[in-house]
Amino acid sequence: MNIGEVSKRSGLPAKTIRYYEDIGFITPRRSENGYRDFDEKDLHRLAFIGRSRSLGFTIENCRQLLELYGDQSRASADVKRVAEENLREIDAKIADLQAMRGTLSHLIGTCAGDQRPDCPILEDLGRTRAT
Amino acid sequence: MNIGEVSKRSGLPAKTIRYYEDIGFITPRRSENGYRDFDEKDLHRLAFIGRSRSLGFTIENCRQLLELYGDQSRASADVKRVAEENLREIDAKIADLQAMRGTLSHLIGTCAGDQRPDCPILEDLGRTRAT
DNA sequence: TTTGTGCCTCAAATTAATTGGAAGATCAAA
DNA sequence: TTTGATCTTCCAATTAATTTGAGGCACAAA
Repeated sequence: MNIGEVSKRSGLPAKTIRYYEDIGFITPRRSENGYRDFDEKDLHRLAFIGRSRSLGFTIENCRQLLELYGDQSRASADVKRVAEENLREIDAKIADLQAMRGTLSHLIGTCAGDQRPDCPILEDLGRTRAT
Repeated sequence: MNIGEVSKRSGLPAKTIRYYEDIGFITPRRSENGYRDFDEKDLHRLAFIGRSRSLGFTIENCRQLLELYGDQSRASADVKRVAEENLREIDAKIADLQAMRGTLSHLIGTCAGDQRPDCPILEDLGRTRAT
């Protein structure tokens, strides 16, 4: 699979895909002509990275997550701990998004028309997190 | 409320808070001595921005969301449309996170101990999105 | 009244993550 | 066989979002 198709299917620019190869996220085979030759697994990894990035995970977060998910990931006593940390992080993100979602759908429901009555901020949306 | 306390309660560095004032997210009053004097509403906005940023929303996304949530938001025919767009975006993020969550908790459940058996990638995790 | 901590401004520097562009090879179709 | 799209590398530039640092005022406690 050439870079153009991978780009289309993953939603990532070709430039970005080459960059992700540079930093070691994928290592696609090369065809006789020197073109990169991606397989489905490469595509999956790229799609995963693309999504993770858009969810606010950094490149380094992605690296860790891929290591965690990957079958390469060496047996290690702290894999579970790392996984649990990431799980907590993900749960916090989901909770935040659900709060935003609630407010927004309330907004849409209440102010259904083209007139805009007062739709106050739901207080808990900007509430500071319990520490 | 001084910037130090707001920083502590919002989790944002004071520098960042000043920057957010620069770009118009908040307009705290000033005390006699020239110090910024934040109120609870400022704090809420800052906390909201902090969370949104960590969820992968850009500064411009935040601006739009705040406008949407804010009671300042002028009556407008397309408020609903914008809100719905944002809602879809949020739902997509939630779905992605839940997929990640599922895989990760499966990983934790299956590979419970300190030994690491083979925990294959759940195929649907890196699946490319329906287009 | 000193001493340390917190606040101020302003301009410049940094960081992470791409993205752009030049120069050139390859491919696919007319 | 030329023409246009797609690929290659390499190095530099850009973009978004902070963060740093210098120089200085304010405040609270010893």
